[in-house]
Amino acid sequence: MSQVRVRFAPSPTGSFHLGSARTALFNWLYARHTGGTFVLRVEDTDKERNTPEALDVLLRGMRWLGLDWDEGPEVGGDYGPYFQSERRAIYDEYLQKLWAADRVYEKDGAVFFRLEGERYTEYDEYKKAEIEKVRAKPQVIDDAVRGVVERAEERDFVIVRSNGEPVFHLVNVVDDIAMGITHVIRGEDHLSNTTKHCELFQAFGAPLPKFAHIPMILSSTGPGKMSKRGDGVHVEDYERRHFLPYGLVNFLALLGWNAKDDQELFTLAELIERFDLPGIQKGNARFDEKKLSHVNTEQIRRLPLGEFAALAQPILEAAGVAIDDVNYMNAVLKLSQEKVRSLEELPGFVAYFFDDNFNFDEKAGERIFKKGEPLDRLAEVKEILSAVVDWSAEMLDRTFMDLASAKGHEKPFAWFPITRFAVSGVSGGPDLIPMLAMMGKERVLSRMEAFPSRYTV
RNA sequence: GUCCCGUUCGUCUAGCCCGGUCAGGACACAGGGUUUUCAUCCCUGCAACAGGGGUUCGAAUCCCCUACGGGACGCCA
Repeated sequence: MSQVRVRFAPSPTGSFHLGSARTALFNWLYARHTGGTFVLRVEDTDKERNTPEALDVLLRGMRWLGLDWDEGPEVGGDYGPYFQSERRAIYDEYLQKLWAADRVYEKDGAVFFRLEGERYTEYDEYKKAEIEKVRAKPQVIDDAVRGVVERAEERDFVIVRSNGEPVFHLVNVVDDIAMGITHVIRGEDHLSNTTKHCELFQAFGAPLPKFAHIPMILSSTGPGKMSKRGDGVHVEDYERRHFLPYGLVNFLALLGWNAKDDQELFTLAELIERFDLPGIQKGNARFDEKKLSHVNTEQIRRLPLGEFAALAQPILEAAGVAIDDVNYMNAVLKLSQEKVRSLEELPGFVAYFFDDNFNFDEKAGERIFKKGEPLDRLAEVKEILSAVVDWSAEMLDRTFMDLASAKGHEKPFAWFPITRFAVSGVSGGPDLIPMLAMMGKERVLSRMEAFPSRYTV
């Protein structure tokens, strides 16, 4: 079997929509799965909308997601150029073939593709006009997702505008032929266009690629496709919110595809290994950010500590967390990785580790001071902790146990809330004993020392 | 309006091709447990075959109709 060649052919608009990203991902995964080639072709024929900035958003988004292309902008390839705006000569050349075969004609300055079949006129309810139609032979599309789809195109269509610019249908097909594309994986919104494309492939005497029309992603709120505006629908939004690129990738893969068993979390290698066209869903999917967050959290937990730290450090620094000891930071991150739900909330989750002037959570304080004599308890803890020489988790654990039994308690839990609050200002976080061990004796004791003056009920 | 595609828990989905399972999993939600913890983790629960006709001993699975959803019908891509 010949090598698979797939392409992602976006039109840069200034943002990278999640729906486009998923189309890119499915193409990329299929290429990687089959050992084929992933082509990035920029459909920038609409001069109004396409700017260098828009292209940059797109390329940056692709790289951020890890969707590297084998041919395309900045990497080149044997089938270039990869910008449609630079392929004009090729379109003209193909257009000549259609003229020679008498499959096109000019009308109102535009070039129309001529369908073959009996012609008739009919009043069209949609166009609100009497128009010419053609009884063309239905095109039979053997779609990898939908099976056999039959549809006839019933009107000649424009392939070159009166201003001389070739239209999407033409350039798309010409490029797919010229670039040797074997599989066209794209959104279902193109299924109806496919009959036009088949007509063109045939007029050029080119074999049809294998089509795979993937379901749409619907808005989680309103009706219709996922909105083109607003936050939460663009790749850039998730990059800004410090989502893990692979968390988004894993989630996107699940939107319209599944592995046919119960596995949902994959390593990249597993995803590439298991992805295939038959696993693609027919029905449209609705975007659910809660599930995205869940997948993102799970992927964060699976990160090797080194990678987690490499991602976390710049985020912490950008949030104003002063890191002067990398070993200490790594220790903090090690304790936090399994507890935190996103990189976005990480700075808030760990800030107190790095700043002795941390804030106190009002509600947590109120709860703690509602019962007992927390200040007395804190004094007791401070006293026994200052005597600890071997500042290890094991020793601290034993020290707290000793305190508890000396006071007639079975467990030292009664001393925990105020201890945590005094050294962190909050009521939750990593497990207390390992956390104290990691913070070090000096920091813990000085924070407990400062507590009564820093916090007043 | 015409044509095309689709329809299983609130959401993502398995099962459908090759009829027979308490219709399975995940997210969310609810309750319980663990925990110093409005974190994590564990357990339990909730909850679906769009409707109607067939075919069949038996249908989520096959056929037909209806409804609903999505898409296309641009000299946008």
